[in-house]
Amino acid sequence: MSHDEFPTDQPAVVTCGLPYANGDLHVGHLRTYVGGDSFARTLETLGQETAYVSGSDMHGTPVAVNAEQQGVDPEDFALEWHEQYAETFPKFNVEFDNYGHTHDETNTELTQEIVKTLEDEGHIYEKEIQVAYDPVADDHLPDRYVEGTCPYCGEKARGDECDEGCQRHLEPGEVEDPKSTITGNPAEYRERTHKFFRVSEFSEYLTEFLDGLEGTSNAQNQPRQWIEEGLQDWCLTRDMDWGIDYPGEEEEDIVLYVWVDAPVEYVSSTKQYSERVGSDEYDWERVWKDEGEIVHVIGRDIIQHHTIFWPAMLEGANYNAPRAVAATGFITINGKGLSTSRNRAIWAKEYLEEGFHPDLLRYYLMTTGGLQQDVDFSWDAFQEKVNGELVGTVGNFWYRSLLFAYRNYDGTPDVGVSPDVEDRIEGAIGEVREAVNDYSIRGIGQAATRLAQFGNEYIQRHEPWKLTDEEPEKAAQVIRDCVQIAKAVGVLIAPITPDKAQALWEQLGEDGAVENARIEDALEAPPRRFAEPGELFEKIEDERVDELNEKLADRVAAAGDDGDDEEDAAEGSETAGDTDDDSDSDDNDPAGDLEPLLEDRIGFGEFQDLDIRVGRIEVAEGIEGADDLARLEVDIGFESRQVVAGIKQLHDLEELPGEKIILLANMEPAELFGVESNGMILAAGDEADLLTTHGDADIGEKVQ
RNA sequence: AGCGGGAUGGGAUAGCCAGGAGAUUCCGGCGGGCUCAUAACCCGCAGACCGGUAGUUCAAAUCUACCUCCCGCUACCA
Repeated sequence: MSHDEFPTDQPAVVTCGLPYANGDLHVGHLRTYVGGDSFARTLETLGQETAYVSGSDMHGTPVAVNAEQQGVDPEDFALEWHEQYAETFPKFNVEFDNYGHTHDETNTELTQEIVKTLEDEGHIYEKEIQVAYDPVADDHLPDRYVEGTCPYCGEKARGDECDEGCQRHLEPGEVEDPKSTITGNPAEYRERTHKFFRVSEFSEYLTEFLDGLEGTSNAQNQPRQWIEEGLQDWCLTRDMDWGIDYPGEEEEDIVLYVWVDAPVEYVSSTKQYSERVGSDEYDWERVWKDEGEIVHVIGRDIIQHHTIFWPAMLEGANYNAPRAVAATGFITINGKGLSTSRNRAIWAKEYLEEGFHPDLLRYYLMTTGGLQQDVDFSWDAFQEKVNGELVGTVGNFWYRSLLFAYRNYDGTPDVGVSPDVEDRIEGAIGEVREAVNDYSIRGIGQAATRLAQFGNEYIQRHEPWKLTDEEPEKAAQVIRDCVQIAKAVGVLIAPITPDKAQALWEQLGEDGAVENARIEDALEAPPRRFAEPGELFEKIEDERVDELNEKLADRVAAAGDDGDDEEDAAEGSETAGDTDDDSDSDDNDPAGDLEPLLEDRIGFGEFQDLDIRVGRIEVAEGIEGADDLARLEVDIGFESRQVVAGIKQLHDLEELPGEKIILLANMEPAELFGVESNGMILAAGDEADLLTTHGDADIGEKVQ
């Protein structure tokens, strides 16, 4: 099936993957939510009736586990995060029509109703399965409460997913040698009755569904693969008490799996919106059950749920199928993966505290790289984008046009717009339409920026400042055209930089809000008179960028220290030697890569705390599943130590046995890839040049 | 190792899914112009064997196969 182009006559709903109520928001989240927001806003300017909804994901084992660890109620724990999210999004002009959460009444009821329907339609069956159970703590252990060995590949695996090995989704009872992640107790399997959803019966439907699915290509290719490999039925229930009760079994100690009620929140949130504004204004049932355009914007890690499980649920419960799934790529920071634990991230809160306008980040995130592309964030690139495009192109054009118009005509000159300028604006509108139908937010921004660029060219080519005296009519015409272009740029860019567009709107003397404007308004004349304009964008100075880079580097370095220092040390100097402002000078530059000497001196006593020994490698073998790690057995005289070192790629492991090496022996034990490490091999540099002795020091001798 | 993404002028990117004149845009470099405007803006120039190999084709950056190299994920982190 194919879809009509946006805008259509049907109401649309744009949803964003639910943020998990478990931690602070950062620039990676924002990319998805701003993306959905911009897309929804653009649909509205095109005249499409649109609701933009999302909500917090409150359930699931991580919330339960974290709450438990902090000794608080999971509901309170999750609600706290929920409230923070609800406050943060508007600060980035991410304006949901409704933002709910999965634990509220609407969602509880609707989820149960949908499950009930699935049951009535015969899509659910009961099955006795083996569930991990901690006999000491007298607790059932769903999902991540249990870990063990993957039955498929033999790697260490979590209860619900073979995360380190073959990546397979594991059904309850599959993981072997289970033990509790909470108590560490070995778990036993007990027979329990659980509910299963016949996803396997939807293979054909889903194949067809995928054929008509729009959005980003990554959301279409991967699921096809999964279907070909054969779909498994999903276990819908879990033995725990944090979650939504299975309908009709409230008294049982069983709740619905978090991925059942999470996507239902899309519907619930729409429903709440509908109930607030009235169904005349927006009818959630029409959208979800009849003929709406459903667009899911998600992070690419949850493609499976949105292209397999969720559409099957919708179909099974007689709901409408999604029109599109747009999966965003990930964000890297200065070329490296965003890592919340290492604090290598740009936090939402932090960005605002730095005093930058949210629209700047929105513009950066939306116009740097395509939606499904991984995008790098760096303050340098941010500066370049802002100074070059927003200040130089858009802001400058707005300001020079309006200022000229204000000074010479007190506003918009009283003539019509030239036909070719009108054509150019229409062309830009066409680009926006095309971009929307391609799910290309960047295309929307580019259409606007390019139009501003055209405006700059236009004004320069016609040099109205030369014409005011000699050919006043011509001058008026040029300025009239420029004012129109300026307004059009404002209308087109409003979905991406709503505040800034609104400011322009007001400078033009327009009433109301630019977000209520239609795209055709780009061609409507602004009011005859307007006041003196001001500059809407400010340059970011180099010093500011240096400062921000330093802050980030310091933070990452600080977090890196107590993280996985063993691995870092073994790998060489992966940490931060930064502060270089251009940060791009990585490759083949050994001399420039040396870490700076530490300023702090230590005493002899502190040195003596390090028990460094001469050892001999007895066994060296790669650790399966790890790129760099090798397991070594090292003889240090008294005993043989098992050590994990990041040298798999850097040395020929077969030649290592027999080598004399230097070992930091009183390193606290660590577990890497499931292998315990009891010491640290000393090595120099990125290539892990192993240290040894030159004389005949005995094995086990202390280095001092 | 598995999975995902990528390899295009100095840097960053588009095009590639619907193959056709040696290819986009931005930053930077060089030269020039202009001054209404935020040391801006405009014009022009230099510069690329489109990662490698083989294949399909009249024709490939664009399709197929294999390979190399980068990057991310594999702590619910979008």
